[in-house]
Amino acid sequence: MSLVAATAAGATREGAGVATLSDVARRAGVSPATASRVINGSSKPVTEELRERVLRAVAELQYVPNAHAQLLARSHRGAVGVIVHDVSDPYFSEITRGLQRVATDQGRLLMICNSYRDPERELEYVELLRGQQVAAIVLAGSGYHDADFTRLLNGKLAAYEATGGRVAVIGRHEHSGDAVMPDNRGGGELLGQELCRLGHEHIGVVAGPRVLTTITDRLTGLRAALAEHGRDLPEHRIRYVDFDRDGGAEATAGLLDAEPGLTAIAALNDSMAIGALALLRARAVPVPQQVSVFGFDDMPMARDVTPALTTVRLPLVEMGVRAMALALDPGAASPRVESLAAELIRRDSAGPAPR
Amino acid sequence: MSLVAATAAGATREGAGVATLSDVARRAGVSPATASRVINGSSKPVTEELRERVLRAVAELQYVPNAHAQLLARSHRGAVGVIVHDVSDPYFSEITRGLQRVATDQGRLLMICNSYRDPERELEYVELLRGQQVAAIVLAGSGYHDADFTRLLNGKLAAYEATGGRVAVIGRHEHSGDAVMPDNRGGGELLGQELCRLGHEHIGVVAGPRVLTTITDRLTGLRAALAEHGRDLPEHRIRYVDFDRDGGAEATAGLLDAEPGLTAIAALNDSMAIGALALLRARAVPVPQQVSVFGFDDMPMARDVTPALTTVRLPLVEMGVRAMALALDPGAASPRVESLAAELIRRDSAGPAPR
DNA sequence: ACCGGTCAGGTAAGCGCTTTCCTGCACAGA
DNA sequence: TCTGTGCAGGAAAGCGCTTACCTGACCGGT
Repeated sequence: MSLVAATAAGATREGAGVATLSDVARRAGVSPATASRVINGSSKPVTEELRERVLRAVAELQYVPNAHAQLLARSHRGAVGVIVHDVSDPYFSEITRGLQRVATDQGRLLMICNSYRDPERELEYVELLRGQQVAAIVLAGSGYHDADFTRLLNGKLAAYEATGGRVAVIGRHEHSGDAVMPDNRGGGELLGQELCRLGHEHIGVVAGPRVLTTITDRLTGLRAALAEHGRDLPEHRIRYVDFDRDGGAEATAGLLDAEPGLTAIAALNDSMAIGALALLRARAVPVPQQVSVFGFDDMPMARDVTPALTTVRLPLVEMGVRAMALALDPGAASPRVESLAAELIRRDSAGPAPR
Repeated sequence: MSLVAATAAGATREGAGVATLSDVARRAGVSPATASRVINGSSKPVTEELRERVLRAVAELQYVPNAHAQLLARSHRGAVGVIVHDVSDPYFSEITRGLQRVATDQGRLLMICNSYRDPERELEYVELLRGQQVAAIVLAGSGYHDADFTRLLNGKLAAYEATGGRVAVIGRHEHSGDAVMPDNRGGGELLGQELCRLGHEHIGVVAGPRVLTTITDRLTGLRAALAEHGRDLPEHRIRYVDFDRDGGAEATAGLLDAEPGLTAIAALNDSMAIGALALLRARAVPVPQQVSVFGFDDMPMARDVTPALTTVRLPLVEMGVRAMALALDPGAASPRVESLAAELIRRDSAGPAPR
């Protein structure tokens, strides 16, 4: 035991065992208070000589303040937390880019958490961020059709807000606070109108998980537009699959096998549309001559696939910017909701229905 | 003044002003120690009745422990930090996925920082992570040809390691600790060999920023392979541009304008290759009939562009996995270096040189 | 009836920092 | 020479939590 202790002491001797503020103070021959003041550039004046001694000690010891201790002492709340489904998904990369921009401009640190579309994990992250004393939480990404979960989440958010935390959500109508809402329904309508304009009658829809409100919103818009033109959208022409490339390919295969006569595939996000494109290419189905493909979101990749994807653009970066602005601005008491319009982007993957 | 104080007190009254452990303890009629014990499931036994009282108080107050206070008290070092150039770049998304996986398996929280290829910011993040008391720091992404910076960074990392922190780097030979090294040079050779095999003589290279060691390594390999076949690579056929899609398009345009007879464009990453593809398409240059295009990295998108990209694959996810494993395993004292081989992936964007 | 052993629970000492408040000094004015 | 003013620097009180250590009640054994 004493051997161990001795060894440890030996190791700790010079350097190891992180240098603390009082180490610095001792080395500089000043009080911790003074050391703290020069290190943080406090408004309180310190003689040039002492300042230098402290700075030298800091350099020599490679001192870095313990952020946790600082936060505890200051109770400052500098960072802001972000919960997204998955940053490596371009949809969220773009949103995050917008969030980042504003946060960085305001000198805030961003903590990004991936929920991987797991409501449970989302709840956990709210707690975690709360524990980290973040100044605000931004929740990005579709909500869930799950009343229990929604209530639980709202409860947690409310508790956080009650203690002075700020909350902003992106694309979730279930939460009652500040929100920026992309017009998913409107985007769906745009899609439906284009489909009709091009004369498509036999339309397969590649939808994501049914439990996401984003999906049902887009679907609702699409349905409405089709209905206006006297077309309906039978349930068997909708496939609910994973929200990614492979899901898109799988759904397209299924759709085509069931109804070879389809002239259009409307995917409810770009990743799935790209999967659809890949499958059609594999089957040597000419796009858009035989089958048109539509995406949704307009992620950067959409213009680089071949044929370039016709899709509904959502101003992703802008959504991030707005959300962070809301989150960081205590502003009006009333919950603010900013709606952002969708826009149809015509490229090469969609054309008139073959006769 | 007193008015302000009164108002504040009023606001703080019930709830606001985050509930603390002692609030919980008071409400449950126990000591903070007991409250802490039941909340953290300490090994010390607590009567069922008290336990329940505490738990109820926690629920009623929506109590969430202050993570900073906990960390300070425990001096635990749970989280691990990651510094990458940009998570929204697929190259890093993939690596990060690997890092995540291992970290999550070991119950570690990941803090991800984007340096946006700014050495200055990289330095700052090392300090920041150190201040956060992370257990390890993983540095991913090319190093820089900049001796001053390298020395500075090494100094900071050494200081961190001296206090018990662990460091692992991905693809940086400048740091002397544990590392996982993708074989950039070997990948460059693979590329060069394929180029020769296909009979290309007039080759344009779309390179990223010259200051990145990754670029020079790939270039060195490429040059070596070409030299072996008696071909050289004149400097004017290399364009150093931004490491992204637009850079790739721009460089390709320049290259083609200067030498219309080029039969191959070798881009030193996939994003730039995709930019090259886009430009060629815009100019209606058939790929690969007239010009072959090669990428590097094999990011997921590479198979979805048209024509699908011939590229050099790096095991990105695996790199992340290995790096995190090294970072979390104190292991052997000697610095461990794991090398990961590159692999040529033949797709449709490259073909024999036209005669 | 007394003593040692158990054991639930409380007390208090930090963790590393910030910041308020106080001290002691130097100087100016009378 | 004495008091008042200003000001640099230090002492110490927390920030919210964990945990080593202490206390006191209760048990069985002699």
